[in-house]
Parts: sequence; C-alpha cells; structure tokens
Amino acid sequence: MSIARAGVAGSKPRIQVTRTGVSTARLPAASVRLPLNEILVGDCVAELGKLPAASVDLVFADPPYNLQLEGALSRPDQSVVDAVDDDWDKFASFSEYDRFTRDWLTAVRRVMKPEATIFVIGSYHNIFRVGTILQDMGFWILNDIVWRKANPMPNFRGRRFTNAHETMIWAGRSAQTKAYTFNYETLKAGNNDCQVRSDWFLPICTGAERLKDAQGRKTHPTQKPEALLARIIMSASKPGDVVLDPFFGSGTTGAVAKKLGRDFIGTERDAVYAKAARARIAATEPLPDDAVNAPPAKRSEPRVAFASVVEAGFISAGETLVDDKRRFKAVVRADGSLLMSGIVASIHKAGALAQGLPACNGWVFWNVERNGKLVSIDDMRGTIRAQMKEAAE
Amino acid sequence: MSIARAGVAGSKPRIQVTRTGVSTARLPAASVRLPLNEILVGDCVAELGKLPAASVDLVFADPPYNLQLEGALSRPDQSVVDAVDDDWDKFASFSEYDRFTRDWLTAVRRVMKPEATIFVIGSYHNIFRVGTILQDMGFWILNDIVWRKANPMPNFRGRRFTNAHETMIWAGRSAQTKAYTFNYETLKAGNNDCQVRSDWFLPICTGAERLKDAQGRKTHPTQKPEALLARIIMSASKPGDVVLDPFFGSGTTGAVAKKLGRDFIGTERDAVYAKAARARIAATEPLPDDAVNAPPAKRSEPRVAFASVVEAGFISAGETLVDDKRRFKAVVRADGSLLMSGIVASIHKAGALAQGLPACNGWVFWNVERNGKLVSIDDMRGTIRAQMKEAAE
DNA sequence: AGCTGACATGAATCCAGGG
DNA sequence: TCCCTGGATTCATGTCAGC
Repeated sequence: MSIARAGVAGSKPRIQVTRTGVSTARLPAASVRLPLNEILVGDCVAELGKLPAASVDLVFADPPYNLQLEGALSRPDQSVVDAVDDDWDKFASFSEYDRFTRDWLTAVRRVMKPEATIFVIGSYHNIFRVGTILQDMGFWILNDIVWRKANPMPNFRGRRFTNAHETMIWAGRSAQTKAYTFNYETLKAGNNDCQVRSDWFLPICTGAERLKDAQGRKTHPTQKPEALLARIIMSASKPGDVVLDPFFGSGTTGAVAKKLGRDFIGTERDAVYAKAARARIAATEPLPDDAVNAPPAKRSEPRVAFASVVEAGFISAGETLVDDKRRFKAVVRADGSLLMSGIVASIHKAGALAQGLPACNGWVFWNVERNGKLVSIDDMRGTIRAQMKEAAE
Repeated sequence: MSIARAGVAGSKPRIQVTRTGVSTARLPAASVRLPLNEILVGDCVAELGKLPAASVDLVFADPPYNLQLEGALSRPDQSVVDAVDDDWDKFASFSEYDRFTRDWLTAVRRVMKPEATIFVIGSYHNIFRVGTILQDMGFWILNDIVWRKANPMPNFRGRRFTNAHETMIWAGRSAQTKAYTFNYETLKAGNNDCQVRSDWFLPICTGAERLKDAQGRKTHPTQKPEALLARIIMSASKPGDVVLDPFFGSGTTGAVAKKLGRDFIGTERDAVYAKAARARIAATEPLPDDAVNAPPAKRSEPRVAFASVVEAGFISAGETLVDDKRRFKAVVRADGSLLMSGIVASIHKAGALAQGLPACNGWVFWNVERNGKLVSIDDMRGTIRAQMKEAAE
C-alpha cells in the first residue's frame, strides 16, 4: 500500500528495467526499495520476507508438483524416459507438501497488493492440494484454466488416458479483490471477437526456446513455454506492473515480462538455474510498445474422432456402416470403434481390412443409410469440425 | 466378493435388467442380495450402508457443490481485515463441505470392489477439495479429465475467462488397485487409432435429451449429457459390471448403463428426481450386443508357451529362427528354448540379447523360413490360441 | 537448397502373474 | 511378500545426417 513506486500509480506507467539479471543484493526488511528485475537466490519464503508488503501486481507460481515417481519408465522402443527425479520435487508425505504450500502461499500473499491476482500451475499430483489451501487461506478463485498440450508425452503402457494437460488456478488475493486487472476487451479482440475460454491449447517448450547447457542437456526439467506466460501476463497485468515468480527456475516469467514491458521479481533456490535465467533475460529484448501481442497459436484442421460422430448423435451405436457399393458392412459400437466379422477395429483399419489393402481413409470409405440414400460419414465430420473451430483453440 | 451374480463370471456376460426403476426396497444390512437396477431413495451414506461391501465395479459421482458453499461465499466480510480471522471464518464452512465429502466417499469406498475405480465430476468450487480428500483417504488418482464444453455459458460480465470446462477425477480404490478395467484398445480404435487424451470435447445436455416436467421446466438443474457417461462407462467397465451413482439425480448414469449392458445402483435423496429417473430408464432400450461387447483385448489373451509351438509341430527342434532382416539367428531346442552363440535362453531373452536391449518380445522378433519366405512365430501362436478357444467351448 | 527418413524426447504417480 | 519373467506398449515435434 505505502510502497508506491514512481511511475506505477499513474495511468501511463513507465517501464523500469534496472540492471536486469545482475544483482543478487539482499535487502533489509525496512527498505522501501523493490528489487525490480532481479533474481533473489534463496528460499522464496525467506527472500519474500525481505520485501515490503503489498508490492506486486501479479504472481505466477510453478511450484514443485510432488510427482511421487517410482522406478523407471521405458518407451516401447526400450528407451528410458528422462523423468523429473530432482530432490526439490521430493516430499515425505502429503501433509509435508501441504505445509510447504501453505508457507510459500503465505509469504506470497503478504507481498501481493490488495487487487493483485495469482496464477498457480500444477498437475493432478498437487493441484488439488494447492486449490484447497488457496481456498482455506481466503484467496478467491476466479477461474481454473486448463493448458491443453499440443504435444504431450503419450501413455506408453496403455493403462490410462494420455496425461495431456496441466491445470492453472487463477485467484484473487481475497474475496474482496474486485478491481483486479483483466484485459477483457483486448483478449476478445485477439480471439476472433470471441471471449477467451478456460481451456488453452499450446505446445510444450521444445526446440530453440528450450534452454540447454554446454553439453546439450536441458537446463531445467520443466521449463514452461513463453506463449503460456505471455497469455497470463497479457491477460492479468498492465504494462509497468510488477510480476512475481517465487519459483523462477529457467526464467520464463522474467523473459516474457521484459518482452511485454512489465517488471519482474524472481526468487530461486538453485544458483545454477538463476544464472541461466539471468543470461536468458539479458539476451531478451523488450517488444516495441505497439507489438505487444501473444504469439499466434498454430492452427490446422482439428482432428475429429469417429467416437465424436456417435457422441454428437449423427450415428447411433448399433447402426451399420457400408461402403459405396454396399459390398462391406460394419456395426458401429458405442465407443466409436467398428465391429466387422468378429473383429473390433477403427474406421480406417476396418476399411483396410475389408478391401485387403494396407491402409484406408475410413472417413471417405464408410457411409450410413438415410432414407434409402447413402450419407458419407465425412460430411458429419465437417459439421463437427465447424463446431470445434468455434471453441477456439 | 461373495456377491456373485449369475451370468457375469462367464466369458459371455448376459445382460440382466431386473425390474428397472420400479423398486425402492430397503435392504437389511445382513442381506447379500444386491438391489440391481434400482434407485434407493434416501441419503447415500445411509442407503449405501445397507449394501454389502466390495460389490460394485465402477462409481460415477456428481456431488452437489453450490448450496453448501453458498453461505460462506456470499457472506460479506466487513468485519476484520486480519487474514487469520478471515481464514477461520472460511474454514468453518469449507470444513462442513469437506466433512460431507469425506462421509459419502467413505460410504462409497466400502462398497467398491478392490479393483474398482471412481469418477467424480466437479468445478473449481469443489473439485480441489474432492481431490485432496480422495488422496488423503488413500484413493489413487489415475487421471484428471477435462470435459471441454462445446457450448458453455458465456461470462456475461466480462470479468473472467469463459468457464468452459468441468473437471473429473478418475481414481482407483487404493494405490494397490492395479487390475482395474480400462478398455484401451477399443477406445483407441474409436479415436483414429490414437490413444484417448485427458481432455474430452463434448456438448452440454440440451434439446430432446434434457428432461422436462409437465410445465416444460427442466427437471434437474445439472443433468449430465449421456455422451459423457457413455465415455466413462465404455472406458472403465465391462458388460455386466455394476455401476454405482450415489447422486443419481435425473438418472443419466442409469440410462447409459442400461443402454450399454451394465447394471446400475443409484441412490437419490429427492423422490421427484428418482421418479423422473425411473421413467426415463424404463423408456430406455439396451443397445444390441454388437454395439457394446468386445472381443478380449490383446493383453488378456491366454499365454502360450513357445514350447507348445514346437510340440504342436509348427517348428521342429533343430530348426533355425531369424529376425526380420536375417541379421541374427538361433537354433530351436526341443524344450522350447533357443541356442544362440552358445547361450541357451527364452525367445524373449535371446531377442533382447541379440539386439543389446533390456527386453524384447520374442514372438514378434523371431521368424522361421518356409519356402524362402519368413513366417512369424507370432502367427503360429495365433493358430494355437484359436485352437485353445475351440477346445474351451 | 531442399527433401526424406531415422532418431530423439517431453512434469509420468504407466504390467501381470507365477513361484 | 518379494522376485523373476513373459511380453505388451507411443504421439507430436524437432534435429540431423544423407542424398
């Protein structure tokens, strides 16, 4: 409250980028200076305790997920998955994880301005505990947001659904947080004049964006994509705002904040991560004022499962599909697979099997009879595609 | 355990639909009869207490979440600024919801078979508390699944992202629940031969599917779409399984279970909902067997020893096996083991050894030459399996 | 330069059954 | 209960070598 920073309160905030990625100065608790655009190396609870209260506008937190992995996992080609087995992700019990969570959330909450909001990201291993503690502490949940990964790791053993998303909780500091920043109009304008939904479709961080060490190994096991942070910062902050990331890691939050004309504060326990993040941010240039926009999400024809054609009611389970010349037929099962001569297969496999060919496009091969005429299932796919496109990716 | 039902154990389960939606009989605790395809009117904890333990295969639960939290959420907080007092206030009402959740989950858990799984659906208002309690009680989360709504209600005030999804948690009864049902192969076949992800795109329940009363008002405020339940039941149960829904509501679970050849048990406090659900289910017809039943998945096929391939005369002892590219060879011994470079090993071990890999499926690795062409030993296994099936019938 | 195919890899609670 | 073994199992994307 009392920690006003020159140039922030006004309607035209000025962007301050002070010695980005250079200082690790520890501040006495009484100081009023905010260590902007710096990475404080140390435990976030301790480091945040040195900052003045009510001084940040937005928080992004990517805490350890407590994955509880046991043993190794191999791909079908026998290669071994490089799992997250770092010490920082190990907790003795759920209650220890809960205590850890409550501690850092308490420290973070103190430095949040009354109208600040926080995003916390997690997976099913930890996000339910984070959400419960947020509620218990009096944070006010505004949305839960799903990051749908364009290219998730598959489930190699076929025992579960592909774990293809992570969850973010967006919450206000309290139920009284009403005047939080939400750039509704600009978000809508950038989304075909359509409100942005709570499910976001984005690729994971790979390629040139992924930080590597001298040996070519990934610097950080869980580096988040810049596009994700860009959406968050664009949605819930203004230029000149201060964005805090208590688990700074490889520095995605800092790099994107700098690009988008926001200030950042980071805390990070691991000096190696902090050093890499500083170098990354130093090499990052702010975008020109008028070019502040999220990178466009890739778009292609959405893939439609034949199961959706059944689910949408175009075809009922138990109906029969036939080819153009009605030489072959197959029964539609409730799960969208086909039953043909005692074999369950996809529309593609069944079409190939029927013709004795190695492959077949089931969408154009199969038809269903309607009023004595054949209707292609491909037409039904077209209708569903249109619907999916509306639910913008 | 002891609640065997005629017609379920065999390989061709027969669908029993006993007096669907007619009886509300209360069962004494000592009874062993399971009230299949009935709706028990009353509180789920009380009603489930009358059922024998370990008697259901799958649970779908759509618990209430708005009313319990309403009091806490709408309470104006003008009293104290001190965060600790805030917390106490909130904790009181959240803890009431937590107790409710723990109670019904305890009752449900008792009637779950050891290898049963449970789906719970909720929104950000309650799902984090449900998830935390599931974990604390020892349930083992398999996936969190996002239902992406094709047609969600927009956010009218433009202060948040469109709340376009709900979250389901899929969990095993305990961490020891390993042999749960997951119909991986047929699901994949219905999805373009691609494994199904944790985000499902489905329309909300509208139109003719939505139950209406005589005045045309919707019977139930949160009726779930049948397509959602169909996916759940097709994914995680077999024909003839017993599906429990402790918050039966408008009866979507029962209607879909009947369609898909599963039995159901429902509990519902509201007699009006129960009556509407009974009528709905009575008007529902089961799908033909072809649309529902599947041949056994690959991993549940009976094991065949390579020795029996030799014994059956498909291969003679002393013959040579080779891989696809004829780079490796091994001699078949009379006992079904292989001799390769002076080492005796199983077909799997020999294949792994040859390639320098930790493991190998010898059935698909090795071939034998017949008339100048390679024949896979896996084909011989298929023939033997077919013979085994004939003999079993 | 541009195409093709082999190879690498990502927050993962990833097997079942017999001795 | 632990240990051992049979044998079932992957999608999207990026890099790089080879032509």
